Amino acid sequence: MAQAKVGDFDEMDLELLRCIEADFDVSLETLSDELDLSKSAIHYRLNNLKESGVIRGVTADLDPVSFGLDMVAITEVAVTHEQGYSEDIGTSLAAVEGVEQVYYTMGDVDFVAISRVQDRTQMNEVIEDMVAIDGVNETSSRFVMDEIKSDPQIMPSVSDDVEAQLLEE
Amino acid sequence: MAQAKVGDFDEMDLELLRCIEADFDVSLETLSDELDLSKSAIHYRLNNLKESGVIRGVTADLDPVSFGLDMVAITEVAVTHEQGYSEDIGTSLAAVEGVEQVYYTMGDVDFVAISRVQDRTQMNEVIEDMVAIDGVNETSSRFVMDEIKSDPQIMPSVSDDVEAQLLEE
DNA sequence: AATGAAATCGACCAGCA
DNA sequence: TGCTGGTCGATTTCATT
Repeated sequence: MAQAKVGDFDEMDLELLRCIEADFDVSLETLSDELDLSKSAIHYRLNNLKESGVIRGVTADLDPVSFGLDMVAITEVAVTHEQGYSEDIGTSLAAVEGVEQVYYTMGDVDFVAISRVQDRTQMNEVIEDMVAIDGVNETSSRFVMDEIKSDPQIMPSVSDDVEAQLLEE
Repeated sequence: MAQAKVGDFDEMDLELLRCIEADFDVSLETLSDELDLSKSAIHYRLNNLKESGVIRGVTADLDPVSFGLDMVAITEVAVTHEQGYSEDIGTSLAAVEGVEQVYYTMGDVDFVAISRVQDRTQMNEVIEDMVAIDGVNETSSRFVMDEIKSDPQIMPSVSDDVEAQLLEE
């Protein structure tokens, strides 16, 4: 099946995706009732969406607090500008234990990393590991006091004008 | 069943969680083979982990690029300090269409938001919506050129010293 | 692209260590 | 509490439209 590209859905696909993004732990029957489609049809569409890469996977959403991982920090990382190494540095940052997200950004800061650990000792280790990476110049961290919204979801961002652009192709 | 708290796992639980966090689209039989446990036992443990809240849910991981959502920005939001409204402001930020993550942080910046849209027009709308929120003082955005690591996962952060603290209780 | 029937797999229960 | 084995119901697959 073809790779994922923009605009390969109909309204039914979008509704189906909206149902399952937040909770895939539902029976085909529930979806069947909700969308007025036979169970087989739901299954058929789900398969297509998986094979086309729209559904990248099915994952378990774990509670960090159950593991004592309740300390989060956002770290800005500036690198020395000998161009070309940036990708490697990003990969190294992502490999540091406790680092959950890494973004390469425009501007003077270069990288933003979000990490999650159990306590200050581990947070210090994370930052030390970052500073130890070849090419890292400076870091600046802020503690997160409240995660108002994490677990990024796509479908809430797909609405109105976004959907319009998707369906008109 | 009791609520999630730290330290309610054994090594088998941790291995099981490591298997399913990245890919829950596997059969019980595969897990059974991998962990040398009967299918019923796997099912039993999965149920416990769900009921105790360690597994918060099962979600479909969608590819943003398939929806044309390939523009990401990190926005720092400073608020006017009339104390008490901060939670509301955070909720309002999270409700803006296109905003995926919102963190309330220590320091002079107050909030960090990560948003994902299709194009610059939509990005402008997001930022306008943020500025329009009562109590928001100033915003500063950077474009993300590369998402080196997103889709935060917990289990990679649970290792060595973290696991040690979990199992010794 | 969707259906219905047949084969396969997962959910649940009673009982056991 | 943690696990087993078996039963029933759900899901996957496939021939057909």
